[in-house]
Amino acid sequence: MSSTLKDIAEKTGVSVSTVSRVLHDNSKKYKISEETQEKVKQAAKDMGYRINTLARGLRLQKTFEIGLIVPDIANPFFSAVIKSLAGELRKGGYNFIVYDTDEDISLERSAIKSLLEKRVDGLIIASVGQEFSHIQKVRDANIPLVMIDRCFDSLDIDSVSVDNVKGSLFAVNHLIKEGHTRIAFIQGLPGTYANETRLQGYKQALHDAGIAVDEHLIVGDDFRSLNGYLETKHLLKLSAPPTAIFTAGDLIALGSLEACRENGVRIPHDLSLVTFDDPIFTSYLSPALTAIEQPITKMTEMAAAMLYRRMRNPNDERRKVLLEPKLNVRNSVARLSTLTNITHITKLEK
Amino acid sequence: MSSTLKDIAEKTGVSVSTVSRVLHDNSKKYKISEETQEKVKQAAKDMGYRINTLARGLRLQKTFEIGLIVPDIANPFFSAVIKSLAGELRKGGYNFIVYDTDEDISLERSAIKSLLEKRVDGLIIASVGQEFSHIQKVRDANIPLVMIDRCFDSLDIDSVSVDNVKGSLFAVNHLIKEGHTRIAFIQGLPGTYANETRLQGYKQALHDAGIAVDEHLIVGDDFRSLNGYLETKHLLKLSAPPTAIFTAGDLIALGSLEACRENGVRIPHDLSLVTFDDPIFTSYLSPALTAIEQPITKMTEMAAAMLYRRMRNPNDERRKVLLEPKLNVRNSVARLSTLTNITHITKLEK
DNA sequence: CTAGGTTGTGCAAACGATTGCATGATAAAT
DNA sequence: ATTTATCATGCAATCGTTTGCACAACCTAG
Repeated sequence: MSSTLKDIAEKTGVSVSTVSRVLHDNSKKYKISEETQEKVKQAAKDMGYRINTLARGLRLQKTFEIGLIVPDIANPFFSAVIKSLAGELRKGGYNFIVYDTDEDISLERSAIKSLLEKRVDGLIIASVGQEFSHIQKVRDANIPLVMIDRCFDSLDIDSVSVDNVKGSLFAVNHLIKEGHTRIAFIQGLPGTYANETRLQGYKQALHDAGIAVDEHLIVGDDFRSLNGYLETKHLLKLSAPPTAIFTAGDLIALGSLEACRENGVRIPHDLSLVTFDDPIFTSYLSPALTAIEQPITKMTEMAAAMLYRRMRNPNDERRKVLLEPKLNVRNSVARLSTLTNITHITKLEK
Repeated sequence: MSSTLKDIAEKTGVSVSTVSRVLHDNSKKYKISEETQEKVKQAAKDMGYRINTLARGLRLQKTFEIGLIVPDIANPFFSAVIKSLAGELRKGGYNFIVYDTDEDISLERSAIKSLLEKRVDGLIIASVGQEFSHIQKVRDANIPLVMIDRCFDSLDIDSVSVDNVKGSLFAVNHLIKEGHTRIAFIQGLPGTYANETRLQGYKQALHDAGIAVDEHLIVGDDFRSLNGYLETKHLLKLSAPPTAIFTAGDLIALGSLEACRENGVRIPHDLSLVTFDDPIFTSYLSPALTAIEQPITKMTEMAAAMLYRRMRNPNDERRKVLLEPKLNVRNSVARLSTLTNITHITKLEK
C-alpha cells in the first residue's frame, strides 16, 4: 500500500539517499537542486508516501515517544493529567503512549517493560507506589524518567507532586476550626506515597490541635468508590461515630456520599465531608464538596520541563518539586456546636 | 545499555538466529538443544536483554499495536471507553496508543497520520464527526478500522454505537409523560453523528406526541460544560422558558446545573433536566440526574471483536451495530401540572 | 594550466530482529 | 557400507531509514 523511499527513488530515477534528504532533511544542507526536489516531492505525494517510524526509530535510536503510566485512566484526576500532559508534550514535538495499571503493581511492571521495548525516549510515571525496585531499574538504566503525583521519598528521582501533607493539614484544620474533633479518615491504597503522606498530614493536624488520634477512625484500603461506600457504612455504625469524614481521593468521596444517602444521613447537617482531589464535578454534587485542589496544569508543565531537561542533561542533580494545594470551601462542612454533636450521635444510634 | 541478540550470540558462541529462536520462537519448532537454550536464556537474563519492538515490527510488518482516537480523554464517557478497551485489547495480545483530538478535526487528521506512520495494526476511532474524507482514506488503504460511538451513516465502515435516536426518544418521552411540553435541547457539536442523531430523536419524540418543534428551544454548539452553562442562562431568560431541558452530553448537563444554581432555579422543582450519558457521578449530583446510559462494556467488547475479525478477514462485508441505551430515572424530573407550570414561569420572569 | 573550491548526487553500512534454506553431524534402516 | 531421516545450528537476505564519505562535474583564482 504505502510506498517507501526506494519506490520513490526508482520512480524518479534518483537514489534513496536523495529522496530521504528531500523529504526529511531540511534539504538545504545537502544542496539538492530545485528541480530534483520538485520531482521527488511530487512523486511522494502521488504515491502516498508515509514515513515508517519503526525504521526511522531503529536507525536514529530515538523515537520521539514518551511513555506515560497512570494507576487509573478513569479517575478524573488522572484523565485531567493525561489530557494536560498530552498538550504539553505535543508542544515539544513528542507523542506519548499511555498505560493504565489499574492500581496493580504487576501491571505497572509490565507497562514499564512494554514501554522500554518500544524504546520510548522518556517515561513519566504516576506509580501505584508501594514498591520501587522496578522503577529503580529504569533509573539505573539511565532512561529519562520523571515521577508525577506519586513518588518515593527514598528514591533519588526527578519528581513533581502536590504537597500532600499540607493538603491534609488544610482539610483537617478546616474541620477542626469548624468545631469538629471526631474526624475520620478514609484511606486509599496503604503503602502508596499519596496515601501515606495524606495520612501523615491528617495525623499531624490532629496532633497540632491536641486531639488524640483514634485508630478506629482511620479506615479503608483503596482509592475507588466502593471503598468509600463500605467504610462510610462502617463508620456510621460505630457506637461513637465521627462528625466529619476526610477522604483521601475523589472517588472515595463519591462512595461515601452514596452510603450517606442510603442511610438518610444528611451532609453537612448530620455529617461533614471533605475530600482530597477536586475534579470538575465536585461543585455540582449534593452538596457541593469542600475539597483540596491540586494544580494539575502546573504539575504537568513542570513534569514535561523536567523530563526535557533530563533528556538533555542526563547527569544533572535530580529534583523533587512539591506544589501547593488549595482548599476550596463549599457546602459539605457544618459548624459544630457541642449540642448538635450530641443530638447527631443519638440520632445515628437509632 | 540494553543488549541485542548479537551481543548474546557473541557471548554464548552461538549464532544470532539461534538466540532469536530460543528467546522468541516457541523454540521446539527448531529443536534447539536443552543445553543451548539454558545457556542463551541465562545470558539474556544476565545481560538484561530487552527485545527491540522497532526492529521486530519492521521485519514482521506487524506491530501488535492498535491506535485509538477519541475526541476528549477527560470526558468521563471516553475515559471509561478507553479503560474498558484497554483491557479488551490486552486480552488479545495487543497494546494500544491513544490520541486525544480535543474535538478538533485537524488534530484528528494528524492523529491518524501519526498512527499510520507508527504502523499500527488497526485503528479504533471515535471521530469528531463532521467530515470523513480522511477516514475514507484509511479505509481505502485497507487498514483495519472500526468506528466507535461516533460514526457516519453514509460510510461503509464497521462501527458500533448506541442507538442515539432511541436514547433521545426514551429521554424526551419520559419528560412528555411527566407532563412537559416545552422541552429544550442543548446540543453538542453540530454536524457530528452523536449530535445529529440525538437531535433527530428529540424532534421525533416531540413530533410523535404532537408537540410542535420550537427552534428557539434548540440551542448550543459544543459538548463541553461551558456550552451548557451559557445556553441554560440563555434559556432561562426567554420570555417563555422551557419547563425541561434535555442535554446532549454529561458535561453539558454539569454546566446547566451550575447555571441553574447561580440563578436560584431549583431542579426538579423549577426545571426538569435529563441528559445523555451516564457517568459514575450522575447519581451523586444535586439532584441525582435522570440520564441515558450507554452500554460501554458491550460497546468495547464488540469494537474489539469487530476489529479482530477485520484483521483476519479484510474483505468480509462491513457491519454497523446499534446498541440499546437505557433510561435511568432519578430525581431531576418533576411531574408537571398546568398550574405549577404557570407559577414556574412567572417566577422565572422576575 | 593546475590547485582548490563548490554543487549535486550516490554508495554502502548500520540499526536489531526474523526466517527460508542450507549444512554438517549423528542415528537408523536397508 | 550406503542411503535416508532426524537433529541442531548457521548463513544471509530483508524490513525502511539515515548519513559519513566519496566522487564527478564544473567553476575560479593564481
